[in-house]
Amino acid sequence: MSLRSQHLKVNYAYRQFADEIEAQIMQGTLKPGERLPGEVELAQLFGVTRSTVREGLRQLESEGLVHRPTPRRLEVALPQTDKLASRSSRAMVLMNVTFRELWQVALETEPLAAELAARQGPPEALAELKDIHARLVAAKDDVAETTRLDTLFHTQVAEMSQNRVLCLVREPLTLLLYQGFIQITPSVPQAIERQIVAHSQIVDAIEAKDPERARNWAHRHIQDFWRGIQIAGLQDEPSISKENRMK
Amino acid sequence: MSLRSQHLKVNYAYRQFADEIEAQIMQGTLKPGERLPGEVELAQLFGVTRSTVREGLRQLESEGLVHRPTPRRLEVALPQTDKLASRSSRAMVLMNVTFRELWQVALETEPLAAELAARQGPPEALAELKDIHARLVAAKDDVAETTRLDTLFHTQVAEMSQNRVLCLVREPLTLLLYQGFIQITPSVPQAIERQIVAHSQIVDAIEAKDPERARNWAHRHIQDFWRGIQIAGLQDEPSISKENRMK
DNA sequence: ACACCATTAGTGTATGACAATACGTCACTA
DNA sequence: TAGTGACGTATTGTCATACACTAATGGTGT
Repeated sequence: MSLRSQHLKVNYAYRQFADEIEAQIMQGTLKPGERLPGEVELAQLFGVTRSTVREGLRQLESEGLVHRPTPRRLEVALPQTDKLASRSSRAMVLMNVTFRELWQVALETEPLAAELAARQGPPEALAELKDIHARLVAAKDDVAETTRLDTLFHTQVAEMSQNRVLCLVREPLTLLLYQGFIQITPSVPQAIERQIVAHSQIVDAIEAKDPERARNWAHRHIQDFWRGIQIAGLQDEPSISKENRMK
Repeated sequence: MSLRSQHLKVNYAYRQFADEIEAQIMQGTLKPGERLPGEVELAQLFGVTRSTVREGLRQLESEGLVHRPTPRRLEVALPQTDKLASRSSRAMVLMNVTFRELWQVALETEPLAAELAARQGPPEALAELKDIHARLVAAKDDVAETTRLDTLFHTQVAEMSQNRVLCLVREPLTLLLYQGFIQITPSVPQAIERQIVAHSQIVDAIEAKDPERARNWAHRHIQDFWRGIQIAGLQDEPSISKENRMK
């Protein structure tokens, strides 16, 4: 038989409340930054208890639709990129995605980011990119710091692309991928050197507003990364091993 | 002065509770599918009230880390792709991302998906893809249904890629992008025709296990989509207008 | 005008209660 | 024996109420 079925869910009060607020946000009735009434007032507005309101608020909160800048102030919020990214990363970790999967996608996103950054990156952002690069060069010996700055470098490039979708999409992925750098450097000590060269080229290309060169170098850079992963034998390893998760 | 500061957040009990559960899940102590105790038991285990536990659970729930298959059963869960996707889509809508931004990224992801699908797509999935395509051809006159099946088609291709990162990454994006199809068909009636041709070619290429051809046609297909967007003058329009959101 | 203090309001948490209902058990029937 | 039905129980969703703590408010004195 091919009977489709699913538990029909009763509409719980806290869910209805959350849905209503969400709808009003999506529809524009409530605008980001706007202040919401206190819990008691919300409770009587919707004709439920404060506990119920609170459960709904907790959900909206962790969905990033509302937040409390200060404990007493509750306002409508724009979901933050980093929040969403860490959410996705977590999912990827739980799914045990492999370096291969991460890399295949990064091989498309990173060159695109570089290309767009070269095409339309704002000058102020370029300065910051250079700064990050300089710090990366300086941190040569500290692998952890190098990794952090590497991730930051690519994020900065992505932001220069002025494409928010791209930023949103690649962030969780790279959080995990570049983490792998720590694991490959022991086997591939020259990786740091090559990384610096590639980054320099990317910076140059962006400064010269040469999209094609930027794209090519980014592509080469990521491809190079793959070689590192291969040498370290991590291709089909889950991106984060149990031990690392422990931290 | 450049003193950085932020309200240091007290560790609220419900948050500590949620964090603890989350940590145990990430660390593998709690495995997906495993059953959790009831609320009362959790409450006394953690030495807090049931209300507190419930608030924490609401958060974990909307983060996709736990869920209730039936109202009485609470278990550890794997975050679901579609949940995450709709979360991201929502964020994109709120950010008013433009079709240009969506398209630029899709132009990278969709060809990759097609290529990988051709390279390593499992045969059963191919059958389903063909089925979707057939239904799409049949639905020629129903624009809404066409749009739905179009999205589904691309999702299926992505799933055939066997790359979960790619699936996760492209889903939210395409949810919005292909939605645009509804808006462009009035201006570009021949779009449906061209779409069917492209899809056929993609199916063929996948069946023939010809990655390059699959990639090329996917690329052409998305590029074609852009022409439609241009003709409809939507390039820099937010992907979903206020009116559409209303629904 | 400014610093200080008291008042107030709102949040986080706790206690306790109750209706609705999913689940397990057990007897009953075919 | 397997399936059905009834029943008791445990658990959830919701409610009401209370209290400590603290951020915001406003007034007071200098």
